[in-house]
Amino acid sequence: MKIASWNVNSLNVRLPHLQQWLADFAPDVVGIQETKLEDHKFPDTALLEAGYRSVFAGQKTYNGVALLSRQPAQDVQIGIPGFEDAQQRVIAGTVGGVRIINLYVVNGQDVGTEKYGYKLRWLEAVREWVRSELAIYPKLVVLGDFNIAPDARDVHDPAVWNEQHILTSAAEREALRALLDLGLHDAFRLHHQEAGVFSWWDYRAAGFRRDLGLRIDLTLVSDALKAEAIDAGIDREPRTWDRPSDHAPAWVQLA
DNA sequence: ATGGTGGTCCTACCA
Repeated sequence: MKIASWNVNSLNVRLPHLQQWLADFAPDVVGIQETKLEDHKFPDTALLEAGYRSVFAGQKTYNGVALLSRQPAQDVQIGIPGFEDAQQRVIAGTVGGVRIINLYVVNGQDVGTEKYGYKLRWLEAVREWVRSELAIYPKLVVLGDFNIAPDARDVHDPAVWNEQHILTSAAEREALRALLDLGLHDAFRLHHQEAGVFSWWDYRAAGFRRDLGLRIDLTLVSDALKAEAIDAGIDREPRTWDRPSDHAPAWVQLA
């Protein structure tokens, strides 16, 4: 089973890319972030024609998440239970006996800002929810745009992307570590140790052309799935297409 | 290091 995560940065603009990539890559499940679409505008019919069922939680202009799957998702959950949030950043469902939690983690703007505080509170709420989900669903995948680069190998310039910088700050990395400590594994690092494999390149300053990227799109697998996670990676191909998302899809293959 | 680009919506805000 191939499970993927892709921040499309507007599904309205990127639907042709998504359709092409679904045909090329043929994932079984995809978590989508930044759809930026209200639910009545979600292209579920077009995706069904591509062979995928959709569940989604969107809003106007910002955020918005969806879960696409060849088989219908069961027990769909929108939002973090018990955590009031006006922003649509979470959708979960069960496909083929695997619980999949799709996250669009708060960006956080800059260290110390109000949005940064929201990011850390949000991550804490996610962690406590994932703790309870793991107790119910040992076979769990947490994927999405984490807006956190796990370590120095995951940034093009560790001197710039340091412990004071957004996406790499100490508190953000500690929040990711606390999530992993529940019994999750960064699937990419189970199989690849090299530095310089990125999933996001800033549109600004010709980031992709110069390969000034970060790896912030992750697929985490639970202890019970660790042996089944036979490979993971990032598909840079759609980032080379005309008018691309700033993110490339991250994926994990389960045996 | 700064500023640069892109999406939404049309004026800034977010990333």
